Amino acid sequence: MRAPSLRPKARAEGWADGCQHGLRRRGRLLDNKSDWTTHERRVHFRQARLRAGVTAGTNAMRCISGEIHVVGDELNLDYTLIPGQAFRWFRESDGAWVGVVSGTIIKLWRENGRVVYEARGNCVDDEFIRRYFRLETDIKDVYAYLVARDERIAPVISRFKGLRVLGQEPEETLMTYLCTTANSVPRIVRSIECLAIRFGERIGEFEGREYYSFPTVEALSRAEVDRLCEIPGLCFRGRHLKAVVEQLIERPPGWLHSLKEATYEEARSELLNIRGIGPKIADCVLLFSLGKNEAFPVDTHLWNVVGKRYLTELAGRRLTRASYDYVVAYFQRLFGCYAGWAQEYLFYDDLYPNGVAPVIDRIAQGRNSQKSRAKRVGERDPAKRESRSKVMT
DNA sequence: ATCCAGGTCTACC
DNA sequence: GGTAGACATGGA
Repeated sequence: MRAPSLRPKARAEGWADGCQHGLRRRGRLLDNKSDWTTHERRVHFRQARLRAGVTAGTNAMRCISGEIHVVGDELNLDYTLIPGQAFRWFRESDGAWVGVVSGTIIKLWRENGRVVYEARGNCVDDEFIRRYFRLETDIKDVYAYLVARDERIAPVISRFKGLRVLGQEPEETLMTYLCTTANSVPRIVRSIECLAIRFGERIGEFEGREYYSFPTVEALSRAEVDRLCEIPGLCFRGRHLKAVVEQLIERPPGWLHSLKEATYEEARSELLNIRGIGPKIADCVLLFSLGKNEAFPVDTHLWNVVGKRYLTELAGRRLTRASYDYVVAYFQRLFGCYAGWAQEYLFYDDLYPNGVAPVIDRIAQGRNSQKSRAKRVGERDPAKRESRSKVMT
């Protein structure tokens, strides 16, 4: 049986950055992966993983690839990776997604009932991808659970079928959502990208673009608050970010991760003890990175939906702490232990009312915006300034 | 010109 | 406990 070929682009580019390992069949070198059988590809991927484990510390980016069987409706990459939950993915013109997760550049796409991925950087394997997309959760069970509780959610689910709640890195999720305060999605994307360029680590170049890891809590706690506030699109949010990372750094290492083991109520209470984290950001961290499916973030979009479709008596009212708590309690009663998944569908329905995920080239947008800002205020392009300073140090 | 964007904190009633 | 205003900026 012949292996289904990889997409032409991936095939043409082969294995860059020290990952060029051909495969021999009866002594003949087969360097074109489309010539490999499924078994040969599996063997190659396994060997690539082993190589990755022993090449740590070399300059070459480690390179892993693999594939996971996922039936169609269980995962829609376009809905799941469009800015809204995570903000560091961008979609290529051929439909593949490229993003940075845990300091690793990951490219993935759907192909014949599978998710195929390539990763450059730290070790990433099938299990890592499964955890990120939380594939242990059967989305059909979630749909059945939610629709049985309130069938008004059914048409919303059908518009965004395959949208999954992700399992992201808690620290990155917290810092990211601190940047979303009273901000618009395109500007959030830009500010996150710029934050990574200024305070993250350069991972390397992949298919013509530079990639940077999301900054660590330590890196941000060392940053001057003024430098944070001057990130395009960050502004006053930089002060919240700085205040929160200073409180995080005082806690034991792994403190945020450890909240995964706590109950929803305990974890939420712990987060709310940090000055700068309010109920909305706490609920986002709980839902998108701590696996608390009942967490129900209420933002301006959700508040719109609430007034229009669920609690019409609240239409036109202002969102206060009291009404926030009231709405959360209402939806947790309505949608039970998967309230957060319902929230995500309702949120997308308001943010992307056509049921279509728009194509946004985030990195190009970010670079353009930085250049245009630099031009306006007579500065050097921040991305260039950063790359220069890195060269000099 | 005016409003608003994945909020939170503070000062005041 | 409830609410208005401040915080910055740029796109619609």
